[in-house]
Amino acid sequence: MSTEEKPEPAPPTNFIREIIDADNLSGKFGGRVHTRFPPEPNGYLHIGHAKSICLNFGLALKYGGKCNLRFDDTNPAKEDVEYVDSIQEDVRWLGFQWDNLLYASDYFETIYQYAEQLIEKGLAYVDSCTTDEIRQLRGTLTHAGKPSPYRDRSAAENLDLFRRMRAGEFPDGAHALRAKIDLSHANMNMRDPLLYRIRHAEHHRTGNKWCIYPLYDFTHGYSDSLEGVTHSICTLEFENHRPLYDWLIDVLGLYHPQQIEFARLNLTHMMMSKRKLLELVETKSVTGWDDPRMPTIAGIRRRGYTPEAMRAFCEEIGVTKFNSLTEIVVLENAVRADLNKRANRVMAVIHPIKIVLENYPDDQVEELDAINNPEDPSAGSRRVPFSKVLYIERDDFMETPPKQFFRLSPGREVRLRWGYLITCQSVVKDPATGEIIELRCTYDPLTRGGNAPDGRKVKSTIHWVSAAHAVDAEVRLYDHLFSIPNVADIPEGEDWKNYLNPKSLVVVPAAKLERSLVTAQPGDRCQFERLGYFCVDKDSKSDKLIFNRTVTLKDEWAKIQKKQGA
RNA sequence: UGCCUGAUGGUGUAAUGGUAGCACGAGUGACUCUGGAUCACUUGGUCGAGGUUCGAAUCCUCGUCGGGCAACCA
Repeated sequence: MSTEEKPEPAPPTNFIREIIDADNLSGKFGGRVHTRFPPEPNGYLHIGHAKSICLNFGLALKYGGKCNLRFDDTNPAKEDVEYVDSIQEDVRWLGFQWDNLLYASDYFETIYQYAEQLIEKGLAYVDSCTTDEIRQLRGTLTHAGKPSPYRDRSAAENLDLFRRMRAGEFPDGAHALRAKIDLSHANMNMRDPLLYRIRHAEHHRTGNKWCIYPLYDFTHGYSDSLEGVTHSICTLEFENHRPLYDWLIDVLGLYHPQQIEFARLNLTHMMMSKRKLLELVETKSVTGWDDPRMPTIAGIRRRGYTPEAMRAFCEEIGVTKFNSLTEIVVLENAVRADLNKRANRVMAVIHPIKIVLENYPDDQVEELDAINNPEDPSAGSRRVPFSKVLYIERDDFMETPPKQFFRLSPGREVRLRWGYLITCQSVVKDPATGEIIELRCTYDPLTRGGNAPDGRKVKSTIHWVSAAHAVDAEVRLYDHLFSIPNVADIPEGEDWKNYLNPKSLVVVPAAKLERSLVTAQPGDRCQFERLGYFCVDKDSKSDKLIFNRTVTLKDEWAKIQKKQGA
């Protein structure tokens, strides 16, 4: 240790770790840390869930504790095994392994017994009001509720009714079990909350064994308690439920986990509502749950994001109780940072324009050395074919360039990456439309590899592909799903789908790729030099390659253009 | 009109009564065979008003503003 060394940066912390540290110090849970990730299998997981997953599993890892994956499957009407499967895949993909794979439905019998105990203690009753009546009697935010006419049934009558509910004697909605707490409680959740409802529905795990199902509040805390969870971490909207969570556990004298709430993730140009995501899928606004524009984990995986980048992102954004809106560039930056280190560079021309090297021998082909990843010497190098007719990016040429544009233009010399220095001699246009269809250039034979023996410099290096050797591929250019930053700003009553970005997907049917890409396999990631990071789509075939743009590279020129336009 | 909860640069997040720091963004420059990467520097903040204290982002009081809550959803 030298005195010159900078002081160690403080380890990143958050209020939940502080609570755990304090609990460990006081011995509240005997030094144990046990968390759980409790998704309802009613949709695909999204980036917001990734935050929760990283938090819960990360805490267990950090403290040498445990983390369960528990499906909160108490509503058979909305749930499905498709979701159960996708959720497990997503958690694994993120790099986490649960200690126990559990289902709230595993506890249905135990929880049912708890309900009977509550009835026997006079703390729960069967209400035979309709949904409307219950709503009426519950009162409002500012006015106390009134007791149901069935509130004072005897324990024996309640027990009899409840058992007959379970036995299937009643149709849906005929009765419901309610906790007997306080109809004038300031917290609406404490105004005799419903505990069980009758649902003659087949459950994806328990089949037709049950026709009554417990509600979230009645199930969740008991599940935590049964599993020995220490810190039950959930999002802010459950804050008002904590008194009920505590009450239900305490009246039965059960082991009491601590519920802690944190703010869910919001991202600009994104939307995290499961319901609306489902709507996008059902209205075919996107191709499915794993459409690369979706904020789902399946979507961003298909888009080419890495689990490492996702975990780094979740670490980066922190955990608080503040309702925040994180800029999407933070996410994009995380994947750039990761891929910059590991993605091999290749050359691909997305919007090609043909150039002909007038002084290059007609049938000559050279194999030029190209480094695969300047950030990683161990990635080695490859050979790329060079010939008389090439494609370059249309944007890399301007006939009348503005001051700050230093790519190709008439009379100007630029470097072809790993190739030669070339100079544009003339422009060939379609006489009918005036459109530029070809550039006539000359190359300097002395500059093979990209350096001039006389030491002269060029301002720009551009990418290219040999026309004769090019591989065609479909390239899907993705952009933000929403055109506005804050989806929450959309006025109530207005159709939020009007704010979808019409250019969130631009398909380029025939981009020109360098030869080495013919063998690209689904899932492969690479950087198209100067354009961005791309990955091979799962639908890609050897005779029809498909690439997804994960994220563009930072683009200084685009920034300059934007400034000039403004 | 009730209850719960929150407020630190443009954004996100540290500080636990003792120099307001970090990351991203933005700006400037260096370097560069990717207008990438990297490096350096700069910019800019404690919601308001009182109070306690030698000292307050932090504690107290009163405001202001934001979020959540009235499914037999989770």
